[in-house]
Amino acid sequence: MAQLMASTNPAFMNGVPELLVLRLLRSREMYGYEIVQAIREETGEVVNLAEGVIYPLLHALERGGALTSRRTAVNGRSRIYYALSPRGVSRLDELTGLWSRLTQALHQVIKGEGYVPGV
Amino acid sequence: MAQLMASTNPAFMNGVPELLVLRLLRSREMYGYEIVQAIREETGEVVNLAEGVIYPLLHALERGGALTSRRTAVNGRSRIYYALSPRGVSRLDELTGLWSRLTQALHQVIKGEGYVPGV
DNA sequence: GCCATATACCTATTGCCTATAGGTATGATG
DNA sequence: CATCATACCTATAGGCAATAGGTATATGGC
Repeated sequence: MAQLMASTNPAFMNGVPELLVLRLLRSREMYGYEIVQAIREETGEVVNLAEGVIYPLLHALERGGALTSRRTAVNGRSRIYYALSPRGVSRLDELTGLWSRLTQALHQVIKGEGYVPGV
Repeated sequence: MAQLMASTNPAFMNGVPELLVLRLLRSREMYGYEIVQAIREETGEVVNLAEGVIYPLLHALERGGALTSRRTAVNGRSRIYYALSPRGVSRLDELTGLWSRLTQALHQVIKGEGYVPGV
């Protein structure tokens, strides 16, 4: 579709990796490689984010103060566990709210029922 | 949030303008300026896409064969009405399916394990 | 002992698509 | 006769996902 529909930037994925990572870390501490697989499994293969997406994102979130990290050796291998900070929690709430409002708004348009003002 | 949370590329908007434009044009022929306002109104002000987003998108969609256009004068002003082509219909179906699968997958992850969103 | 696979981390580069910030021109309102 | 609404337009910036590499250790098969 011309410039649209690229190989990179597939439709609707903007912000989704961040939301998923934050949401997964809300339940428990996890490490990068584990997060990659958890996203694939918990979305039923619908979302499949490579390590090249997740690792830079984890670093950016940590730099931004949303995550803290802890390095440990498990079975002779090094793992870096990430945990949500209070700031990460509020960012998650923010993104969840945005996502919720957007999906509701789009649902209304897609379903073809006009906007119902008021409430 | 560091590199995240930019002024441009706000979360979750990737692909949304295209989906909205195609969906609106499914009901009837519309012109650009009208689409801009329809998006604002029908999403209940949740989505507000400026003309600088919509016009280039309409041009790209027409170039890609998803839309056809028709120029008319109304009240001494020039309007360009756009209509969905068969290709635009299948593109809309494709995007709608993608959107549906993504929202369902995310819903599952977001609501999982009784997460109570912050007030 | 060796080699493929799984685990576990990493970075550099590409490029789409949204957002911003302008611009032109006509009709209507006060 | 100026301001606002209508109606079109383009150029530029930049964030974020995707790709495609890379390093290194453990494990199981042959």
